[in-house]
Amino acid sequence: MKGIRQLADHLQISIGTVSRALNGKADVNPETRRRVLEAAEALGYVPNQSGRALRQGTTNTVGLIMTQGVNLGANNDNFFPGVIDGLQAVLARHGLDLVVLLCSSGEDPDAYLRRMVARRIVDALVVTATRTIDPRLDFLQKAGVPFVSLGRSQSGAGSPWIDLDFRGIALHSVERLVANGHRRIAVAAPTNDVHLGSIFMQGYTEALEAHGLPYDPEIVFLAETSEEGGYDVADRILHLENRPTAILLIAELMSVGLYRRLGEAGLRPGPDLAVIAERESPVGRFLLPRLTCFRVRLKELGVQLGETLLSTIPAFSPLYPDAPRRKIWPLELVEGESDPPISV
Amino acid sequence: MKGIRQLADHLQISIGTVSRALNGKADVNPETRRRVLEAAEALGYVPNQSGRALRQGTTNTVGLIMTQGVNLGANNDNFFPGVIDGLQAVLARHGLDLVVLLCSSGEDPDAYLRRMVARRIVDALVVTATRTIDPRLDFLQKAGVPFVSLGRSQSGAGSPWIDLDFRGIALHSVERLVANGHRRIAVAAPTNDVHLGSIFMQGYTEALEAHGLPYDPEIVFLAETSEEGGYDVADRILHLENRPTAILLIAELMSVGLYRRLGEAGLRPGPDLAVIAERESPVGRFLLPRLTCFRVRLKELGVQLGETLLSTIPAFSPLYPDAPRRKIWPLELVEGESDPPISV
DNA sequence: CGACCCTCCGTAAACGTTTACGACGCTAAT
DNA sequence: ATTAGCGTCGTAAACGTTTACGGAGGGTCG
Repeated sequence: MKGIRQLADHLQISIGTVSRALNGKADVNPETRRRVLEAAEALGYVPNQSGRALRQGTTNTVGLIMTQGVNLGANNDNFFPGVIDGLQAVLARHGLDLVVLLCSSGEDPDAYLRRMVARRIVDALVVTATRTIDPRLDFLQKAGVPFVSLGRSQSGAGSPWIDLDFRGIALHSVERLVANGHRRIAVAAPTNDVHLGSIFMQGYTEALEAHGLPYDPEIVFLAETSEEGGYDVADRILHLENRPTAILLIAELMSVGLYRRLGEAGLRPGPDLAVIAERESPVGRFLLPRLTCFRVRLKELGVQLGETLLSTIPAFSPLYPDAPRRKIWPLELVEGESDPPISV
Repeated sequence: MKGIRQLADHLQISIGTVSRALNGKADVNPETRRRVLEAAEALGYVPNQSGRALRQGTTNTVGLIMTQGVNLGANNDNFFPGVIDGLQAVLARHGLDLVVLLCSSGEDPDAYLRRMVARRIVDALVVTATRTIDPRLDFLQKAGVPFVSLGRSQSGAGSPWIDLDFRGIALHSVERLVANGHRRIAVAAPTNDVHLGSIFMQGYTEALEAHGLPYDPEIVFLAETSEEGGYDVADRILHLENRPTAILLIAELMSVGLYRRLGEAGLRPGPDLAVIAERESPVGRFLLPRLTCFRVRLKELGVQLGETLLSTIPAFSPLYPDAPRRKIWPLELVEGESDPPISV
């Protein structure tokens, strides 16, 4: 099956009619349409994407852009599969396909994005690993490419985003720990400039203030959001004169390293150092003691991203009149045993 | 910048010359080429991928096709980021871009692949989550789409693949455990039909035979390749009369659940049950005791996949004359403390 | 000096599709 | 009987690029 031409010849009608029949245009006889669809199915005809894209300037493809090695460690856990599942579900409703574009670790994310946009391989983008200052958003705005970013930014003024409520979980975590008697609460946040980090820290300091607790730089740890980073943090805590009784981890992977380091020192996570982490993961669930953490409804988040994205694409926006342009995505507490009341 | 036409007008030369200059054809004056490249850079011109693809029937894009929820749990760890990094490095040499195509959990992988191929959105494919019987490979062969699969299969006779040496690690593991005094060695393999599972089991039984050990179905566990699965396996072991002294896990994520269940029962991984798992992961490295496991050189694997794939594409095959058409990819032992000599 | 070759460039066709436009046959209204 | 309108369809242009072909100009050689 070469193309629409062969299909038309086989049916003894013109290619124009075949095209209209396949694309659900109004001015085609129902009987003719039936024949066309039938023949297309039988001969296994599928429109050539390049031809279609060239003609109508649209690719029917949206891209999810990721950056190797960033994403708050979210590349390493099962964050994206869930989100993508939800996203695809929405896109599939409109015959849109998703491709994920992975900026390799060696390449500049901004240049990569520009290249992909210029190639016109996608109609719209979901951008992740959003930075506090992120030229990509400004570029997309100027280029007129519809997009939604996962994570807010100072760039791309007015552009749509969905962001995880890291301020909320910081507040909630401190609240919970304080209620359990903790008064010296550490925090570990990332060294890179992913915006979530600063929002998380902001929530943390706000919460301290609300409870009249002092902000002590000694127990604010910059660390990699990985197992290794958690190990380092624990190690630094062990060397402290005045140790915290609890710690907030911005990435649950850190808990694995932290647990290990505590174990090496003969200390028990939980009783000896309360731990709360973002976000729920299979690993955390099977740590001993089970990790107290926050859950993200991943698939629903993907759906939300999809709907917000579609609402910014002219062709689809009427279908999603009340999709929020921006949204802070809530997380749910999952109680474990890693943050028991303080034992004096 | 609309297209090559504007660029040509701006330079006061014909579009043909511009195109030839940009594509590095021979018959163009070096000076002219310089001017063209300069102007293209200055005006931010990038060829429209659709036009190019339509004309030359090629997209300069290769796809990596994955299936949600399969892949031996490899979606959940950082297996693919590493592989993709290597793959992209190879493809980038030839101006090829990579897109990853994720078959959502609700869709039939075979239908998804056919759809993607028909759309002609990619020139070639890397197929993952290969099944023992995998219609996708036969389809790709018939369709004449170059591909390489990660994982061998009974389908796609003669088609190229790279596969992890799961037989080898099973042999090596049993060897090592026997040398440490173990004679009752359990194994946990997946319930789904990813081909690696059966190869792993084959190596396991071979190794038992080689050491004159009996094959006992009671200690051959079918399980999910996840933390949950590992937990289940440990639970089943605890209910056994005649417990094994060691276990091989096909996925290192299982070790997390297994460690937990043992911990709950007051048993120590290692001394009470030796554990060896495939494959190295940051989590395993920070478990206590540190997991003995096997390492895959991910980036190199990606490079290998790329070169083998390119060698099957007519346009590039001369450049990779001695890329292996098939290869069993070696793994390296990473010694931990989870498989100490047996303590009687 | 003519024949030839080489270098460089312009012209135009082709890729597969969508779609604006108009044509045709028919019915209904004037 | 003419016309208007409707439903259906064919025709051809257009999308942006690559590339086969040929032509102009200049140099070389017999």
